[in-house]
Amino acid sequence: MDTGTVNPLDAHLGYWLRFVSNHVSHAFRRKLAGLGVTVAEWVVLRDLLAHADAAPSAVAERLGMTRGAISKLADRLIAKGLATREAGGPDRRYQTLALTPAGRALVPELAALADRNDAEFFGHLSVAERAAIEQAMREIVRRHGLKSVPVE
Amino acid sequence: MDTGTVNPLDAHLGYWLRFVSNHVSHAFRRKLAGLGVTVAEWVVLRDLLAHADAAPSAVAERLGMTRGAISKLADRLIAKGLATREAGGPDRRYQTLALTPAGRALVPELAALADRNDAEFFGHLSVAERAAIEQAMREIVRRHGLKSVPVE
DNA sequence: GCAAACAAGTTGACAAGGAAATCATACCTA
DNA sequence: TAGGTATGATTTCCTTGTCAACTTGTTTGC
Repeated sequence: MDTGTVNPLDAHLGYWLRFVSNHVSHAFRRKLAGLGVTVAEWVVLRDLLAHADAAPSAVAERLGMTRGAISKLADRLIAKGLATREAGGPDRRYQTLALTPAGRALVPELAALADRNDAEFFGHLSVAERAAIEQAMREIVRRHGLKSVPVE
Repeated sequence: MDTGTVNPLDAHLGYWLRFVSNHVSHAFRRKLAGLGVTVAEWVVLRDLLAHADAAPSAVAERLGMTRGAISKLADRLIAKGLATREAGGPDRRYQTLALTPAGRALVPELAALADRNDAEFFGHLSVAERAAIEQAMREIVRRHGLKSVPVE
């Protein structure tokens, strides 16, 4: 089979990033599943901890998701008793999302899983190596003006 | 808002990898869409170029997807005239997937897009930087015994 | 001050992959 | 050699996200 003009997949740095990133995410997903939460839900919960009473569209903007996705995510979080949605403010189109006490209590547990997951995959790297990789990623983000938080 | 015990998302190296990886994939997806192909389809086409007359389960194994996913992907590729599925060999349970001439002609075009996409995001890095990152990723793959090719 | 444009949010149709059930075929052992 | 088991592939169901249409509410321009 002649593949002369076609680079192998693993000739691309993007391939390796996706490879590792997918596995890291997948491992994290399995950890979160033990607490009945998806990665997307975790990201929203984490955002709501930092931004109380946020408008769904603001959350969507910060997380790089559509408003429809946030709407459904909010439904799930509310069904799980982790978040609330209230009509807020004088402009009656706006809703505000916030954590319930249960949600607020859960976030640190999830954050601990995130810490542990990261340590599992990257803990063996030296501080310098980690810093170099993070710096390279930040530089790419800066150069391309990337905005959204990665969810999937 | 007290977030004292909760690390910010971007304290994790996994966050940055996912961030960049998702954007690289997304940009690639947009490029591929111009030729009517998804990322998953590209990966299968690329695999079929290297492994002619492959069994669906073998493709699934190599690509880290379920057999069901490959079955549906094959349906799509066949519908697009890029691949064929034939009963192959003496064991009549087996199917073999292969590229059509159209598929074979398309792969180099897609590969060129892949090259271009990678260059857009990582071309500014020095050879040493790229090598260091790839090496770090390979090491993680090795340590964790990771197998599947990343698709999404 | 009213119609048109705009904005926030929800909903429904669709796409895509995973898990499990199912179907067809092959193997293995009593 | 027949019945049970294992295996390849497909199908079905479920989840979850995007996109586009729609609803409701607000702002703007004449």
